Amino acid sequence: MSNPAEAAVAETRNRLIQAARDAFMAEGYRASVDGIAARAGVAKQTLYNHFPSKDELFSESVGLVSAAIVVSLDGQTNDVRATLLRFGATFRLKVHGAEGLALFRTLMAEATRFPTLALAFFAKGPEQTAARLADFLGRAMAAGRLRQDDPRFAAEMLLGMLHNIDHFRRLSSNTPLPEALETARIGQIVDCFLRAYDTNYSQETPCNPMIL
Amino acid sequence: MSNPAEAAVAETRNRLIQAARDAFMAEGYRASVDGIAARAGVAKQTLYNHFPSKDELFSESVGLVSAAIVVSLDGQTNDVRATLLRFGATFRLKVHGAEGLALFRTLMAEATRFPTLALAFFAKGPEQTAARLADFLGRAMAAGRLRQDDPRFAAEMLLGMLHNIDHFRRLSSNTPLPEALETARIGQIVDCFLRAYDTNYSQETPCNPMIL
DNA sequence: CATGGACTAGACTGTCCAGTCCATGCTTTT
DNA sequence: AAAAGCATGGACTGGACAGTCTAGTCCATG
Repeated sequence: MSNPAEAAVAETRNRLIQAARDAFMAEGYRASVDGIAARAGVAKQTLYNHFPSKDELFSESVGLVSAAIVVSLDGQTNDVRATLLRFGATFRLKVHGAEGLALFRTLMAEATRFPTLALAFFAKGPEQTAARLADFLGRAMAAGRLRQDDPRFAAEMLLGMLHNIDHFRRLSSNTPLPEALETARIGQIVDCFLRAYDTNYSQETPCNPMIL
Repeated sequence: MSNPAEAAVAETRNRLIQAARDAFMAEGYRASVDGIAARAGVAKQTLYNHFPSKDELFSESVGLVSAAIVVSLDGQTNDVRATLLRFGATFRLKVHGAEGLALFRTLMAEATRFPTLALAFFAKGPEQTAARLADFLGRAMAAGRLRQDDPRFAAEMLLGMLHNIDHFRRLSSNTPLPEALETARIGQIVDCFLRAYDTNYSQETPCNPMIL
């Protein structure tokens, strides 16, 4: 039982997974095994010593990518709006970011061929995020900061609003919104959401027209 | 100039495009040229008489799929809620339907390799739909049925809410919501939207918890 | 020194597939 | 009747690629 040897093997494996993930994200399942081996700086046979097939390598490397948004939603519900703004910014950064889009693309393209993989991703990613957000909103409702309602439904609405047509837009053309507009938009969205869910709803916080 | 001959040629072409569309929707760009020709009941050479390359065939056949939701949003704004309910139902039927998902998948998978195609689709599809909905909402606002606000932004919010996490869900596992739940959900969503945008906002139309 | 395990380089097999070529037949135009 | 144009089917080329195989290197431990 040799510790250093084991460590070396594990490291090779990690390099492989890393390379595979990068390649699959960039090129989809199209990425060639030879290319992945080369990218990892490893002989093709070594790859096949670690993984029985390309499919297996795909599942394992892509499956490791976690996509849950773990912004601090666990704290107090004193300032709901501020928390939601922070959450929205992180969410959109991750979901509309280059890696997020790449992951989404490759995964959705192969969803029919790797159904369990797609399901696992869904459970770890969007599902998890929705659950956390719902938990936060539920606590805010209990504390009287938001009107009583189904927190899970509310969470899904907010996520949908954040997600939005912008996801399509980013998926088609790869140009992101300039940062100033992006934060403004998040603010508008959160305010719009709060107009439907805040207890002290006021007409004084309208969704300002965008500076477009 | 032979009318019947021209018609026959055009018909062959149409059969090819049809077959290509079906194949690409089902299998993505992976679909083989031989398979498409066979599906169209045509020799491979004939295919190449009509289209110079597989790429071209892909662009042309997929590009023809229109995705705009053309529900009657042009009429009166008497009953906003009813119109939005109808719109929501059509929208979700199309976007979460089998063909909608297939189109979305193939297109997004190849978006990086066919950027102009993706942009064209975006312009004809989501963009167009958002514009129409915004137009309707704008008229409802002008008629005093909805609060004054940016109609385009409002449209995007409603679309986001309709789109939702359900799109992910459908994309991963292919099981649709049972019809009763589906219509209930659309109702909830529209009510939630109206709570943020209706002029005679009332606490009496809450988003009822889903029967899940 | 010997053994064994991990790695390398690259040749090799079999398959799949886009795109070409060709010999033939049918229909329309001139 | 001849020429032109579209279609057929099937053979063929060239290249990409998953996966295997072989011969040999490096390095640790006993």
